[in-house]
Amino acid sequence: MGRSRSGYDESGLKKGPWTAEEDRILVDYINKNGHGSNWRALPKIAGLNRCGKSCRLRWSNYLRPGIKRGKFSQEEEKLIINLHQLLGNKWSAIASHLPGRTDNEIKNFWNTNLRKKLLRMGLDPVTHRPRLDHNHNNQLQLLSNLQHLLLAANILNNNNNNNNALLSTLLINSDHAKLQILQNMLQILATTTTTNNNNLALNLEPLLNHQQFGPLTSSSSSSSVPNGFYESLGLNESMLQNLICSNDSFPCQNQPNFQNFEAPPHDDNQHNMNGGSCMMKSENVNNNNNEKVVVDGTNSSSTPTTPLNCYSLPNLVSASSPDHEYSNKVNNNNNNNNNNNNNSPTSTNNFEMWTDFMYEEASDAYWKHIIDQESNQP
DNA sequence: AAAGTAATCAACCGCAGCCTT
DNA sequence: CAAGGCTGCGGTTGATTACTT
Repeated sequence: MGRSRSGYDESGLKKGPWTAEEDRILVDYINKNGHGSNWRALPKIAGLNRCGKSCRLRWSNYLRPGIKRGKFSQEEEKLIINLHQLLGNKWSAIASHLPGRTDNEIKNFWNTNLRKKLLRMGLDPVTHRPRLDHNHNNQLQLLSNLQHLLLAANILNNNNNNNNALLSTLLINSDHAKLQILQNMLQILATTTTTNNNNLALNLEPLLNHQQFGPLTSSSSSSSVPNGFYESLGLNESMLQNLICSNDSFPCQNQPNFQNFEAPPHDDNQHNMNGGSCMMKSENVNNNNNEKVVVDGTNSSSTPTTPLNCYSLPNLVSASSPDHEYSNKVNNNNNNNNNNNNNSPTSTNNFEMWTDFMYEEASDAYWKHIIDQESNQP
């Protein structure tokens, strides 16, 4: 603090906001003589008690002809976002694509509007990818629901019921992401509890490959779970649906056969992890001069439908596999993914998001911490 | 209407890189 | 090649304005 905003600096040069008279002097001088390449000398010659730097800034950000002022249009907004995704905080480079807009104006607009907008959308304004903390919150919500699921599984186990039937039904109707979370939790439970929980450490992979189960509903005739079964465990339909579908980061795949599944069109207002990434890449933007701007590094001449692999996830981890196996799988998948870069850029983005998240947060310690947090809540 | 708070944006600061000597 | 000056850029500040309580 303490920097004086108006008045004079130590050498007697004026600082702070420019007066109309100062503007007039500067404009008159430059109109007659140009600013040349020596801003330092300009104010003395022009009769301004300002430093050259201040004159240059005033001219380039405010007085220069052709400067467009006022609200940014939707097109400009989109262009700035896409260019920022491509260029980062290179405000002058971004400004060069928006005729009449200054880097300072764009920077201000970004910091006061667009940055917040991206944050509201759950996107990191730096990377334009879904925020980790945002995902983290979703995961915590998911895990909160998982508590109920684990309780149910435990009851089933104690009652010597057909727990596979329940788990199968649940698992078939969820996606690999949630299953991975569940599997990690089960793995931890199996290794951290001394009670008879061995059966909890299920290897779920065979169940995942089993795609004959019906939709998740206790009353479904195709379900292997009898009517009222979930309810008897204190699990209602919405709770289960919440568990499986509440995280809008992942599409709910109720269809056992999703070979031809296509992602739904994305809603800009949707706080959707995948949606954000898929949405951003296909935007093809033209600026006011009809200048084509490549903003996504991909061939934007066509707009293909997003295939299911937009949501592709790594292979499952065996419940008995140690951490290094998991890491290898993640790394292998990363490698495979890199090889497929040209074919499926959207898949790449989502895959990276996923592996980033899992790689950083899938350690046993992480899950133990989460479980502890959950169990300590009143 | 007044006070408090948030948003906006012009302007400043400091640094990096280029240019000149 | 080194040193100093200049410019451009990005980050930050704080005065002003708008909005809310």
